[in-house]
Amino acid sequence: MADHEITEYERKRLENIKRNDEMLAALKIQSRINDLSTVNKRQRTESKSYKKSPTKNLKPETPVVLRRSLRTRGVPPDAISACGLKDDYDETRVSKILKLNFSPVKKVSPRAPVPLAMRDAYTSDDALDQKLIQTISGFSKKFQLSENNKFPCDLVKGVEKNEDFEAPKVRKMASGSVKVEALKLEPKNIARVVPGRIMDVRFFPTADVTMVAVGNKFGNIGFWNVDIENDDGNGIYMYCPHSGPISGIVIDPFAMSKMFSSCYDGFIRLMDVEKEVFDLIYSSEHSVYSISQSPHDTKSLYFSEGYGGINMWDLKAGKSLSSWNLHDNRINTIDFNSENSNILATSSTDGTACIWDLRHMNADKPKSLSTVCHKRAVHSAYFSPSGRFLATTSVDDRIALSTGENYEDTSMVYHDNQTGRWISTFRGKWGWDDSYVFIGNMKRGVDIISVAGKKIVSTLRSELISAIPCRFDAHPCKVGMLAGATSGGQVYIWSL
DNA sequence: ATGACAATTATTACG
DNA sequence: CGTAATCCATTGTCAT
Repeated sequence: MADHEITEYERKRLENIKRNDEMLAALKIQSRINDLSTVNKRQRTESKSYKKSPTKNLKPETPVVLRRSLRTRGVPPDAISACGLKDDYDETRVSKILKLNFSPVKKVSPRAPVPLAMRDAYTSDDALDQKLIQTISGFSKKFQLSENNKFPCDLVKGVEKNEDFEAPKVRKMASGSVKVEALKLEPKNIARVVPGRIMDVRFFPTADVTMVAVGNKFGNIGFWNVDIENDDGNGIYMYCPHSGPISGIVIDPFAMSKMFSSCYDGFIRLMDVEKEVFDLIYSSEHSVYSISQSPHDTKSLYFSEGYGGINMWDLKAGKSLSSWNLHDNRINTIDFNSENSNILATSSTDGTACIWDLRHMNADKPKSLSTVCHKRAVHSAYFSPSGRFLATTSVDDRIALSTGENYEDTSMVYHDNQTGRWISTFRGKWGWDDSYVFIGNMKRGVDIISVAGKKIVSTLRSELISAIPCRFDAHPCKVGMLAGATSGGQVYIWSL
Protein backbone atom coordinates (compact mmCIF):
# COMPACT_ATOMS: atom_id res chain seq x y z
CA MET A 1 0.00 0.00 0.00
CA ALA A 2 1.25 3.37 -0.88
CA ASP A 3 1.33 5.32 2.29
CA HIS A 4 -0.57 8.54 2.06
CA GLU A 5 1.39 11.53 2.93
CA ILE A 6 -0.69 13.60 5.25
CA THR A 7 -0.88 17.07 3.93
CA GLU A 8 -0.29 20.02 6.16
CA TYR A 9 -3.93 20.93 5.80
CA GLU A 10 -5.16 17.52 6.86
CA ARG A 11 -2.84 17.44 9.80
CA LYS A 12 -4.04 20.77 10.99
CA ARG A 13 -7.60 19.79 10.53
CA LEU A 14 -7.20 16.60 12.52
CA GLU A 15 -5.52 18.50 15.26
CA ASN A 16 -8.39 20.90 15.37
CA ILE A 17 -10.95 18.16 15.51
CA LYS A 18 -9.12 16.58 18.37
CA ARG A 19 -8.90 19.84 20.23
CA ASN A 20 -12.56 20.54 19.73
CA ASP A 21 -13.50 17.11 20.96
CA GLU A 22 -11.46 17.59 24.06
CA MET A 23 -13.02 20.95 24.66
CA LEU A 24 -16.52 19.61 24.21
CA ALA A 25 -15.78 16.78 26.53
CA ALA A 26 -14.50 19.19 29.09
CA LEU A 27 -17.62 21.31 28.81
CA LYS A 28 -19.84 18.31 29.22
CA ILE A 29 -17.92 17.15 32.25
CA GLN A 30 -18.21 20.61 33.70
CA SER A 31 -21.94 20.67 33.28
CA ARG A 32 -22.16 17.23 34.85
CA ILE A 33 -20.22 18.54 37.78
CA ASN A 34 -22.61 21.39 38.06
CA ASP A 35 -25.59 19.12 37.98
CA LEU A 36 -24.23 16.73 40.50
CA SER A 37 -22.45 19.13 42.69
CA THR A 38 -24.84 18.65 45.55
CA VAL A 39 -23.17 15.35 46.00
CA ASN A 40 -19.86 16.29 44.58
CA LYS A 41 -17.41 16.97 47.29
CA ARG A 42 -14.20 17.59 45.53
CA GLN A 43 -12.14 19.94 47.49
CA ARG A 44 -8.68 21.15 47.01
CA THR A 45 -7.05 22.45 50.09
CA GLU A 46 -5.18 25.18 48.34
CA SER A 47 -7.48 27.07 46.15
CA LYS A 48 -5.85 29.98 44.48
CA SER A 49 -8.34 32.44 45.82
CA TYR A 50 -7.09 31.81 49.29
CA LYS A 51 -3.45 32.35 48.61
CA LYS A 52 -2.01 34.95 50.84
CA SER A 53 0.96 36.54 49.20
CA PRO A 54 -0.33 38.21 46.14
CA THR A 55 2.21 38.47 43.42
CA LYS A 56 2.20 41.83 41.92
CA ASN A 57 2.17 41.49 38.22
CA LEU A 58 1.13 44.94 37.28
CA LYS A 59 4.06 46.84 36.06
CA PRO A 60 4.57 49.50 38.68
CA GLU A 61 5.66 52.11 36.22
CA THR A 62 2.66 51.69 34.03
CA PRO A 63 -0.07 54.16 34.72
CA VAL A 64 -2.46 51.28 34.43
CA VAL A 65 -2.82 50.90 38.13
CA LEU A 66 -6.01 49.16 38.80
CA ARG A 67 -7.39 50.71 41.85
CA ARG A 68 -6.81 48.65 44.97
CA SER A 69 -6.13 45.70 42.85
CA LEU A 70 -4.24 43.85 45.52
CA ARG A 71 -7.23 42.30 47.03
CA THR A 72 -8.65 41.12 43.79
CA ARG A 73 -5.21 39.85 42.96
CA GLY A 74 -6.05 36.60 44.59
CA VAL A 75 -8.98 35.95 42.35
CA PRO A 76 -8.12 32.99 40.22
CA PRO A 77 -8.14 33.53 36.51
CA ASP A 78 -10.08 30.61 35.38
CA ALA A 79 -13.75 30.25 35.35
CA ILE A 80 -14.21 27.23 37.42
CA SER A 81 -12.35 28.14 40.50
CA ALA A 82 -13.63 31.69 40.22
CA CYS A 83 -17.06 30.30 40.62
CA GLY A 84 -16.14 27.89 43.34
CA LEU A 85 -18.00 25.27 41.44
CA LYS A 86 -15.53 22.57 41.41
CA ASP A 87 -12.70 23.06 43.72
CA ASP A 88 -12.82 25.77 46.28
CA TYR A 89 -15.66 25.00 48.54
CA ASP A 90 -14.32 24.97 52.03
CA GLU A 91 -15.64 23.51 55.21
CA THR A 92 -15.27 26.64 57.25
CA ARG A 93 -17.85 28.32 55.15
CA VAL A 94 -20.24 25.43 55.56
CA SER A 95 -20.04 25.67 59.30
CA LYS A 96 -20.53 29.39 59.19
CA ILE A 97 -23.67 28.87 57.26
CA LEU A 98 -24.95 26.28 59.64
CA LYS A 99 -24.30 28.56 62.55
CA LEU A 100 -26.19 31.29 60.84
CA ASN A 101 -29.23 29.14 60.85
CA PHE A 102 -29.58 28.81 57.18
CA SER A 103 -31.38 25.66 56.31
CA PRO A 104 -28.82 22.92 56.69
CA VAL A 105 -28.57 22.28 53.03
CA LYS A 106 -25.54 20.64 51.69
CA LYS A 107 -23.48 22.53 49.27
CA VAL A 108 -25.71 24.30 46.80
CA SER A 109 -24.46 24.76 43.32
CA PRO A 110 -25.65 27.78 41.38
CA ARG A 111 -26.98 25.26 38.92
CA ALA A 112 -29.26 23.66 41.46
CA PRO A 113 -32.80 24.95 40.97
CA VAL A 114 -33.17 26.26 44.50
CA PRO A 115 -32.55 29.54 46.28
CA LEU A 116 -28.93 30.18 47.11
CA ALA A 117 -27.84 31.90 50.30
CA MET A 118 -25.80 34.98 49.53
CA ARG A 119 -23.18 33.90 51.99
CA ASP A 120 -23.01 30.62 50.20
CA ALA A 121 -22.42 32.34 46.92
CA TYR A 122 -19.88 34.80 48.24
CA THR A 123 -16.54 34.07 46.70
CA SER A 124 -14.07 36.09 48.67
CA ASP A 125 -12.33 34.81 51.72
CA ASP A 126 -13.44 37.32 54.29
CA ALA A 127 -16.91 38.04 55.46
CA LEU A 128 -17.21 41.45 53.97
CA ASP A 129 -20.38 40.55 52.21
CA GLN A 130 -22.27 41.80 55.23
CA LYS A 131 -20.89 45.20 54.48
CA LEU A 132 -22.34 45.15 51.00
CA ILE A 133 -25.65 43.99 52.33
CA GLN A 134 -25.67 46.84 54.81
CA THR A 135 -24.87 49.35 52.14
CA ILE A 136 -27.57 48.21 49.79
CA SER A 137 -30.24 47.85 52.39
CA GLY A 138 -29.17 51.23 53.68
CA PHE A 139 -29.90 53.18 50.57
CA SER A 140 -32.86 51.11 49.52
CA LYS A 141 -34.47 51.48 52.93
CA LYS A 142 -33.83 55.13 53.00
CA PHE A 143 -35.67 55.36 49.80
CA GLN A 144 -38.54 53.27 51.02
CA LEU A 145 -38.98 55.18 54.24
CA SER A 146 -38.68 58.59 52.76
CA GLU A 147 -41.68 60.65 51.90
CA ASN A 148 -43.48 59.55 48.87
CA ASN A 149 -42.30 62.23 46.60
CA LYS A 150 -38.71 61.67 47.44
CA PHE A 151 -37.67 58.84 45.23
CA PRO A 152 -34.26 58.05 43.88
CA CYS A 153 -33.22 59.98 40.84
CA ASP A 154 -35.84 62.60 41.62
CA LEU A 155 -37.86 60.58 39.35
CA VAL A 156 -41.35 60.32 40.33
CA LYS A 157 -44.61 61.54 39.26
CA GLY A 158 -48.06 60.28 39.97
CA VAL A 159 -47.24 58.53 43.17
CA GLU A 160 -50.10 58.39 45.56
CA LYS A 161 -49.74 59.41 49.16
CA ASN A 162 -50.19 55.91 50.48
CA GLU A 163 -47.59 53.35 51.24
CA ASP A 164 -48.83 51.17 48.52
CA PHE A 165 -46.33 50.65 45.81
CA GLU A 166 -49.00 49.70 43.32
CA ALA A 167 -49.38 53.38 42.60
CA PRO A 168 -48.48 54.22 39.04
CA LYS A 169 -44.86 55.11 38.83
CA VAL A 170 -42.82 56.44 36.05
CA ARG A 171 -39.12 56.16 35.90
CA LYS A 172 -37.62 59.30 34.64
CA MET A 173 -33.94 59.30 34.07
CA ALA A 174 -31.89 62.23 35.02
CA SER A 175 -31.52 64.05 31.76
CA GLY A 176 -29.46 66.82 30.43
CA SER A 177 -26.97 67.71 27.81
CA VAL A 178 -23.34 66.93 28.31
CA LYS A 179 -20.27 68.45 26.81
CA VAL A 180 -18.60 65.25 25.87
CA GLU A 181 -15.16 66.78 26.07
CA ALA A 182 -15.78 67.28 29.76
CA LEU A 183 -16.02 63.59 30.55
CA LYS A 184 -13.02 62.60 32.63
CA LEU A 185 -11.58 59.30 33.70
CA GLU A 186 -9.75 59.39 37.00
CA PRO A 187 -7.52 56.64 38.34
CA LYS A 188 -9.67 56.20 41.41
CA ASN A 189 -12.59 55.37 39.17
CA ILE A 190 -10.99 52.26 37.76
CA ALA A 191 -11.16 48.80 39.25
CA ARG A 192 -11.09 45.17 38.38
CA VAL A 193 -14.32 43.89 39.77
CA VAL A 194 -14.49 40.32 38.50
CA PRO A 195 -12.24 37.98 36.55
CA GLY A 196 -12.91 37.42 32.88
CA ARG A 197 -15.33 38.87 30.43
CA ILE A 198 -17.99 41.24 31.65
CA MET A 199 -21.31 40.72 29.93
CA ASP A 200 -23.35 43.46 31.57
CA VAL A 201 -22.74 46.44 33.81
CA ARG A 202 -25.35 48.43 35.66
CA PHE A 203 -25.42 51.34 38.06
CA PHE A 204 -27.65 51.19 41.07
CA PRO A 205 -30.33 53.77 40.35
CA THR A 206 -29.60 56.00 43.27
CA ALA A 207 -27.67 59.20 43.68
CA ASP A 208 -26.71 58.35 47.25
CA VAL A 209 -24.02 55.83 46.52
CA THR A 210 -22.05 55.23 43.37
CA MET A 211 -22.29 51.52 42.94
CA VAL A 212 -22.15 49.23 39.95
CA ALA A 213 -23.06 45.62 39.50
CA VAL A 214 -21.43 43.55 36.79
CA GLY A 215 -22.04 40.06 35.53
CA ASN A 216 -19.33 38.04 33.83
CA LYS A 217 -19.03 35.02 31.62
CA PHE A 218 -18.42 32.64 34.49
CA GLY A 219 -21.57 33.39 36.43
CA ASN A 220 -20.02 35.84 38.84
CA ILE A 221 -21.76 38.99 39.91
CA GLY A 222 -19.45 41.64 41.22
CA PHE A 223 -20.28 44.84 43.04
CA TRP A 224 -18.15 47.89 43.30
CA ASN A 225 -18.94 50.63 45.75
CA VAL A 226 -16.91 53.41 44.22
CA ASP A 227 -17.34 55.68 47.22
CA ILE A 228 -15.39 53.46 49.56
CA GLU A 229 -11.94 54.91 49.65
CA ASN A 230 -9.65 53.35 52.17
CA ASP A 231 -11.32 51.59 55.03
CA ASP A 232 -11.18 47.86 55.26
CA GLY A 233 -11.97 46.25 51.99
CA ASN A 234 -11.84 47.97 48.69
CA GLY A 235 -15.51 48.24 47.97
CA ILE A 236 -15.46 45.18 45.75
CA TYR A 237 -17.62 42.18 46.46
CA MET A 238 -18.07 39.08 44.37
CA TYR A 239 -20.63 36.32 44.28
CA CYS A 240 -21.25 33.35 42.08
CA PRO A 241 -24.98 32.85 41.80
CA HIS A 242 -24.91 31.43 38.27
CA SER A 243 -23.15 28.66 36.41
CA GLY A 244 -22.76 30.32 33.03
CA PRO A 245 -22.48 33.65 31.26
CA ILE A 246 -24.72 36.28 32.78
CA SER A 247 -26.80 37.82 30.05
CA GLY A 248 -28.45 40.65 31.93
CA ILE A 249 -28.96 42.53 35.17
CA VAL A 250 -32.05 44.49 36.16
CA ILE A 251 -32.44 46.70 39.20
CA ASP A 252 -35.88 48.09 39.88
CA PRO A 253 -35.38 51.71 40.99
CA PHE A 254 -38.31 51.33 43.34
CA ALA A 255 -36.92 48.28 45.09
CA MET A 256 -33.16 48.45 44.96
CA SER A 257 -32.68 45.70 47.46
CA LYS A 258 -33.80 43.34 44.74
CA MET A 259 -31.76 42.65 41.68
CA PHE A 260 -32.54 40.30 38.83
CA SER A 261 -29.96 38.44 36.83
CA SER A 262 -30.41 36.18 33.83
CA CYS A 263 -28.03 33.56 32.57
CA TYR A 264 -27.21 31.41 29.61
CA ASP A 265 -27.70 28.46 31.93
CA GLY A 266 -31.42 29.13 31.71
CA PHE A 267 -31.86 30.55 35.20
CA ILE A 268 -33.16 33.87 36.37
CA ARG A 269 -32.34 34.75 39.94
CA LEU A 270 -33.37 37.54 42.23
CA MET A 271 -30.83 38.77 44.69
CA ASP A 272 -32.89 39.75 47.69
CA VAL A 273 -30.75 41.66 50.14
CA GLU A 274 -33.34 41.52 52.87
CA LYS A 275 -33.59 37.76 52.72
CA GLU A 276 -29.89 37.47 51.88
CA VAL A 277 -30.51 35.00 49.12
CA PHE A 278 -30.30 34.64 45.40
CA ASP A 279 -33.81 33.41 44.86
CA LEU A 280 -34.74 31.32 41.90
CA ILE A 281 -37.29 33.07 39.74
CA TYR A 282 -37.22 30.97 36.63
CA SER A 283 -35.38 28.01 35.23
CA SER A 284 -35.42 26.62 31.78
CA GLU A 285 -33.74 24.25 29.41
CA HIS A 286 -33.06 27.12 27.08
CA SER A 287 -30.62 29.92 27.47
CA VAL A 288 -31.94 33.24 28.67
CA TYR A 289 -30.28 35.85 26.49
CA SER A 290 -31.72 39.10 27.77
CA ILE A 291 -33.90 40.53 30.47
CA SER A 292 -35.83 43.75 30.88
CA GLN A 293 -38.47 45.41 32.93
CA SER A 294 -41.14 47.83 31.89
CA PRO A 295 -40.71 51.19 33.58
CA HIS A 296 -44.41 51.17 34.39
CA ASP A 297 -44.97 47.64 35.35
CA THR A 298 -42.38 46.34 37.75
CA LYS A 299 -44.57 43.43 38.67
CA SER A 300 -43.53 41.58 35.60
CA LEU A 301 -40.34 40.69 33.88
CA TYR A 302 -39.62 40.29 30.21
CA PHE A 303 -36.90 38.01 29.00
CA SER A 304 -35.82 36.30 25.84
CA GLU A 305 -35.17 32.63 25.59
CA GLY A 306 -33.81 30.20 23.05
CA TYR A 307 -34.14 31.02 19.38
CA GLY A 308 -36.42 34.01 19.19
CA GLY A 309 -38.80 33.57 22.09
CA ILE A 310 -39.90 36.17 24.60
CA ASN A 311 -41.62 35.63 27.90
CA MET A 312 -43.69 37.98 29.97
CA TRP A 313 -43.35 36.72 33.50
CA ASP A 314 -45.63 37.59 36.36
CA LEU A 315 -43.50 37.94 39.46
CA LYS A 316 -46.31 37.64 41.94
CA ALA A 317 -47.88 34.58 40.43
CA GLY A 318 -44.55 33.11 39.45
CA LYS A 319 -45.73 32.11 36.03
CA SER A 320 -45.67 33.22 32.46
CA LEU A 321 -48.44 35.56 31.39
CA SER A 322 -47.59 35.44 27.73
CA SER A 323 -44.94 34.18 25.43
CA TRP A 324 -44.29 35.01 21.84
CA ASN A 325 -42.01 33.85 19.15
CA LEU A 326 -40.75 37.11 17.76
CA HIS A 327 -37.58 36.27 15.85
CA ASP A 328 -35.87 33.53 13.88
CA ASN A 329 -32.82 33.59 16.06
CA ARG A 330 -31.75 34.62 19.49
CA ILE A 331 -32.95 37.92 20.87
CA ASN A 332 -30.06 39.92 22.22
CA THR A 333 -31.81 42.86 23.87
CA ILE A 334 -35.24 43.98 24.97
CA ASP A 335 -35.87 47.65 25.63
CA PHE A 336 -38.96 49.63 26.55
CA ASN A 337 -39.83 53.04 25.28
CA SER A 338 -39.68 55.26 28.33
CA GLU A 339 -42.46 57.53 27.09
CA ASN A 340 -44.83 54.79 26.03
CA SER A 341 -44.24 51.58 27.84
CA ASN A 342 -46.54 49.65 25.54
CA ILE A 343 -43.79 49.95 23.00
CA LEU A 344 -40.73 47.77 23.13
CA ALA A 345 -37.84 46.99 20.85
CA THR A 346 -36.02 43.72 20.32
CA SER A 347 -32.73 43.08 18.58
CA SER A 348 -31.89 39.71 17.16
CA THR A 349 -29.15 37.66 15.60
CA ASP A 350 -31.56 37.09 12.73
CA GLY A 351 -30.45 40.46 11.39
CA THR A 352 -33.42 42.58 12.40
CA ALA A 353 -34.53 44.82 15.19
CA CYS A 354 -38.27 45.07 15.70
CA ILE A 355 -40.58 47.43 17.47
CA TRP A 356 -43.67 45.94 19.06
CA ASP A 357 -46.84 47.22 20.60
CA LEU A 358 -47.91 45.17 23.59
CA ARG A 359 -51.53 46.09 22.93
CA HIS A 360 -51.45 44.25 19.64
CA MET A 361 -49.70 41.06 20.51
CA ASN A 362 -52.25 38.33 20.62
CA ALA A 363 -50.88 35.86 18.16
CA ASP A 364 -47.96 33.63 18.93
CA LYS A 365 -46.13 35.32 16.11
CA PRO A 366 -47.41 38.88 16.13
CA LYS A 367 -46.70 41.49 13.55
CA SER A 368 -44.17 44.12 14.42
CA LEU A 369 -44.97 47.79 14.34
CA SER A 370 -41.80 48.35 12.43
CA THR A 371 -38.57 46.61 11.55
CA VAL A 372 -35.03 47.85 11.15
CA CYS A 373 -33.11 45.59 8.79
CA HIS A 374 -29.39 44.98 8.99
CA LYS A 375 -27.20 42.72 6.95
CA ARG A 376 -25.98 40.73 9.92
CA ALA A 377 -26.80 40.02 13.53
CA VAL A 378 -28.18 42.95 15.51
CA HIS A 379 -26.80 43.14 18.99
CA SER A 380 -28.77 45.92 20.53
CA ALA A 381 -31.77 48.14 20.02
CA TYR A 382 -32.24 50.92 22.54
CA PHE A 383 -34.70 53.79 22.68
CA SER A 384 -33.39 57.24 23.32
CA PRO A 385 -34.29 58.88 26.62
CA SER A 386 -37.16 60.76 25.01
CA GLY A 387 -38.26 57.69 23.10
CA ARG A 388 -38.12 59.46 19.78
CA PHE A 389 -35.11 57.55 18.46
CA LEU A 390 -34.07 53.97 18.29
CA ALA A 391 -30.38 53.09 18.03
CA THR A 392 -29.50 49.62 16.76
CA THR A 393 -26.01 48.14 16.59
CA SER A 394 -25.11 45.35 14.21
CA VAL A 395 -22.10 43.29 13.21
CA ASP A 396 -22.66 44.62 9.73
CA ASP A 397 -20.64 47.59 10.98
CA ARG A 398 -23.58 49.92 11.13
CA ILE A 399 -25.39 51.78 13.83
CA ALA A 400 -28.88 52.64 12.72
CA LEU A 401 -30.65 55.68 14.10
CA SER A 402 -34.37 55.48 13.46
CA THR A 403 -37.00 58.08 14.13
CA GLY A 404 -40.36 59.22 12.86
CA GLU A 405 -43.93 58.15 13.49
CA ASN A 406 -43.09 54.47 13.19
CA TYR A 407 -39.33 54.77 13.28
CA GLU A 408 -39.31 54.40 9.53
CA ASP A 409 -36.84 57.21 9.02
CA THR A 410 -33.51 55.43 9.39
CA SER A 411 -29.99 56.65 8.89
CA MET A 412 -26.93 54.46 9.08
CA VAL A 413 -23.69 55.39 10.74
CA TYR A 414 -20.59 53.37 9.97
CA HIS A 415 -18.81 51.87 12.94
CA ASP A 416 -16.36 48.98 13.17
CA ASN A 417 -18.19 46.37 15.20
CA GLN A 418 -15.95 43.38 14.52
CA THR A 419 -15.33 42.37 18.08
CA GLY A 420 -14.33 38.83 17.30
CA ARG A 421 -14.65 36.02 19.72
CA TRP A 422 -13.06 37.29 22.90
CA ILE A 423 -14.72 40.66 23.21
CA SER A 424 -18.36 41.05 24.06
CA THR A 425 -20.30 42.54 21.20
CA PHE A 426 -20.65 46.29 21.06
CA ARG A 427 -23.93 47.93 21.92
CA GLY A 428 -24.53 51.58 21.20
CA LYS A 429 -26.01 53.13 24.32
CA TRP A 430 -27.69 56.45 24.85
CA GLY A 431 -26.40 59.13 27.14
CA TRP A 432 -28.66 61.47 29.08
CA ASP A 433 -30.57 63.02 26.25
CA ASP A 434 -31.18 62.36 22.58
CA SER A 435 -27.95 63.85 21.33
CA TYR A 436 -25.32 61.13 21.76
CA VAL A 437 -24.83 57.40 21.53
CA PHE A 438 -21.80 55.86 23.24
CA ILE A 439 -20.10 52.76 21.92
CA GLY A 440 -16.73 51.08 22.46
CA ASN A 441 -14.19 50.70 19.70
CA MET A 442 -11.46 48.18 19.03
CA LYS A 443 -8.78 50.68 19.93
CA ARG A 444 -9.74 50.90 23.58
CA GLY A 445 -11.68 54.08 23.15
CA VAL A 446 -15.30 55.10 23.44
CA ASP A 447 -16.79 56.52 20.28
CA ILE A 448 -19.44 59.16 20.67
CA ILE A 449 -21.95 59.35 17.88
CA SER A 450 -23.88 62.53 17.39
CA VAL A 451 -27.45 62.03 16.36
CA ALA A 452 -27.63 65.40 14.70
CA GLY A 453 -24.39 64.88 12.79
CA LYS A 454 -25.01 61.18 12.12
CA LYS A 455 -21.36 60.47 12.67
CA ILE A 456 -18.69 59.93 15.27
CA VAL A 457 -17.90 63.34 16.68
CA SER A 458 -15.55 62.44 19.47
CA THR A 459 -13.75 59.56 21.10
CA LEU A 460 -12.97 59.10 24.78
CA ARG A 461 -9.43 57.85 25.13
CA SER A 462 -7.14 57.34 28.05
CA GLU A 463 -3.79 55.82 28.78
CA LEU A 464 -5.40 54.35 31.85
CA ILE A 465 -7.53 52.00 29.80
CA SER A 466 -5.87 48.62 29.44
CA ALA A 467 -8.56 46.78 27.51
CA ILE A 468 -11.49 47.37 25.18
CA PRO A 469 -14.57 48.70 26.93
CA CYS A 470 -17.44 46.84 25.37
CA ARG A 471 -20.42 47.10 27.69
CA PHE A 472 -21.70 50.38 29.10
CA ASP A 473 -24.20 51.95 31.39
CA ALA A 474 -25.14 55.59 31.70
CA HIS A 475 -25.92 56.49 35.29
CA PRO A 476 -29.68 56.95 35.55
CA CYS A 477 -29.35 59.63 38.22
CA LYS A 478 -26.04 61.31 37.52
CA VAL A 479 -25.74 63.08 34.23
CA GLY A 480 -22.32 62.57 32.74
CA MET A 481 -21.41 59.44 34.63
CA LEU A 482 -20.67 56.58 32.29
CA ALA A 483 -19.47 53.11 33.18
CA GLY A 484 -17.59 50.97 30.67
CA ALA A 485 -16.71 47.33 31.27
CA THR A 486 -14.10 45.18 29.57
CA SER A 487 -13.36 41.60 28.75
CA GLY A 488 -10.79 41.57 31.47
CA GLY A 489 -13.18 42.34 34.28
CA GLN A 490 -12.33 46.00 34.68
CA VAL A 491 -14.81 48.79 35.09
CA TYR A 492 -14.03 52.37 34.08
CA ILE A 493 -16.21 55.21 35.21
CA TRP A 494 -16.10 58.51 33.40
CA SER A 495 -17.66 61.52 35.04
CA LEU A 496 -17.87 65.24 34.79
C1' DA B 1 -30.55 23.21 1.45
C1' DT B 2 -27.92 21.75 5.34
C1' DG B 3 -24.03 20.95 8.13
C1' DA B 4 -19.31 20.73 9.63
C1' DC B 5 -15.28 23.37 10.09
C1' DA B 6 -11.57 27.20 9.99
C1' DA B 7 -10.41 31.65 10.87
C1' DT B 8 -11.02 35.51 13.33
C1' DT B 9 -10.36 38.43 17.46
C1' DA B 10 -7.90 40.40 22.78
C1' DT B 11 -6.53 39.57 27.45
C1' DT B 12 -4.16 37.55 30.92
C1' DA B 13 -1.60 34.32 33.69
C1' DC B 14 2.41 32.08 33.66
C1' DG B 15 6.96 30.53 32.23
C1' DC C 1 8.90 39.82 28.34
C1' DG C 2 7.13 36.62 25.25
C1' DT C 3 3.64 33.18 24.70
C1' DA C 4 0.29 29.58 25.62
C1' DA C 5 -4.43 29.27 26.75
C1' DT C 6 -8.79 30.97 26.48
C1' DC C 7 -13.03 27.95 23.94
C1' DC C 8 -21.39 28.37 24.81
C1' DA C 9 -19.60 34.11 18.63
C1' DT C 10 -20.08 34.60 14.07
C1' DT C 11 -19.64 33.93 9.35
C1' DG C 12 -18.05 32.25 4.94
C1' DT C 13 -16.64 28.20 2.72
C1' DC C 14 -16.53 23.74 1.43
C1' DA C 15 -18.41 19.28 1.62
C1' DT C 16 -22.44 16.32 1.52
